[in-house]
Amino acid sequence: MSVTYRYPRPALAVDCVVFGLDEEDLKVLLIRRGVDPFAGRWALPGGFVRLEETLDEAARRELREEAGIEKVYLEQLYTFGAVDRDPRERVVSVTYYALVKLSEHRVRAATDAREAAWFAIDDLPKLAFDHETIVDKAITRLRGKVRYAPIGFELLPKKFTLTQLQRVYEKVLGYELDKRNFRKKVAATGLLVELDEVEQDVAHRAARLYTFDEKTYRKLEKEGFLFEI
Amino acid sequence: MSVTYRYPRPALAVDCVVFGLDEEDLKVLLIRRGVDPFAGRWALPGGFVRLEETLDEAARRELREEAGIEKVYLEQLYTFGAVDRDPRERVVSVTYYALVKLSEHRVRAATDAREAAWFAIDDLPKLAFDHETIVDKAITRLRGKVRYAPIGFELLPKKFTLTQLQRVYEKVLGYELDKRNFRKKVAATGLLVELDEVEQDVAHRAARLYTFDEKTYRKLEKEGFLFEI
DNA sequence: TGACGTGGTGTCGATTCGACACTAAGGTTC
DNA sequence: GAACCTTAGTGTCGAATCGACACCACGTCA
Repeated sequence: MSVTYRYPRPALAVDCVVFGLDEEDLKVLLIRRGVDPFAGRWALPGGFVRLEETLDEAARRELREEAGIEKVYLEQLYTFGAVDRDPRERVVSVTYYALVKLSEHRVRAATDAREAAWFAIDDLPKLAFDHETIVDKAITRLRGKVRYAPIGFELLPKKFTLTQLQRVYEKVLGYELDKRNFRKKVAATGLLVELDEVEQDVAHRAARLYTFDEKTYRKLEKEGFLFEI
Repeated sequence: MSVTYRYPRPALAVDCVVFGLDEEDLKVLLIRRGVDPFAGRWALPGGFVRLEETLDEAARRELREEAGIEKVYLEQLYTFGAVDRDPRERVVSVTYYALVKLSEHRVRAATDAREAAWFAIDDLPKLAFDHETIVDKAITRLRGKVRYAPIGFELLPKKFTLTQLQRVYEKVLGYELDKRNFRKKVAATGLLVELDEVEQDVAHRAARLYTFDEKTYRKLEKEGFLFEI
């Protein structure tokens, strides 16, 4: 079962930078490689694109197969095509970044006999291939995009407190924000709905829960509205 | 001369959306296809990626071969991978957009026996493949990027008047700007240098020429400075 | 019941923003 | 050369936005 083509062509892969936020840090999901090249090294989840699937489908399939992750925010990042980025042969990689709700996606560890783990973005191990470059690009993109698109919510559970939301922005952007100004701004978007609920099981005054009004946002977006924080 | 692989793989192409600005409009460069599929239709310049070249190199090569265009601003746009986007077989296309100084790049017409022409972006003919989608995406990206990156200059000659620069922004963004406010803003960037020259051969008061201080910009950029209009 | 920890709220000065109209200069025409 | 045509070039002011900043509220726990 092999195929023959008139001209040589690169192999085509997808790789995913999966971001998650826990109590401490913004983290990236890595998989430990079992085989050469780079056996034992940590790498991004990914694999080769099949003929009958789109690139997005390939990315989602790899996330499912390698990390048990489904139904996440996924967006194409960049396509890397240096000639020697894979020592075996020419491989072009279409990369994606994904945002997952870590609280709901306690990742399946050691799936398929492969080891998977989360690493804080400023404490990454040495990565296989050019995956460090890819992670850098993903962080830059995430930082840029979080300012003018409502993707911060993808890192939180459906119901969240304003303090949690502020933490998302602070961890992603890498600097602290003023609480009152932050609350003013998110309130000004008009896209947070205040719930009749407060958080549970905390050893202090419980904070009000909010949820993101995605329906209204989609409407406004079509009318040219720009979300900005 | 053919090759055999263990598993099937998509063909990999690059396609370029080349923008140019003339006296009237923002335009896109198209090539008329000579062969099926879509023979006779207009399409983006592009072609297949060779094993020994990077994606950027492939894009530049195609621009050179198909339109005689060299040394332009070029940036990767998106990778399109719908399964049936090419009726012949699975082709994944890494797309780029380019900005050219139309005044200096009077495009080589009918090169390689191929017909090439500029079309105003809101008067495009029907395009081959999914190239309309690609052009749409390129316009969206250009509109977003021109606001916070100094790429407008790429559409103008080295020396330009402030009115010309304003026209670039107006044509790209699709709406008019206030002359005084615009001049205040560009002056505030501190990145335009006033030359001791005025434009020539105009039938009215000649405007002062300016040039973009790219060196200073590169320095500031590294320090985290954000260009904004 | 008091201490602790986080939740939640408003003001003010500085800055930025957008709206807005006239004179200057150079070439063309009669 | 006078009138005219066309584009160049320039400043103000009110509105909106921004960032800096501090205290009381509420629930838990000892």
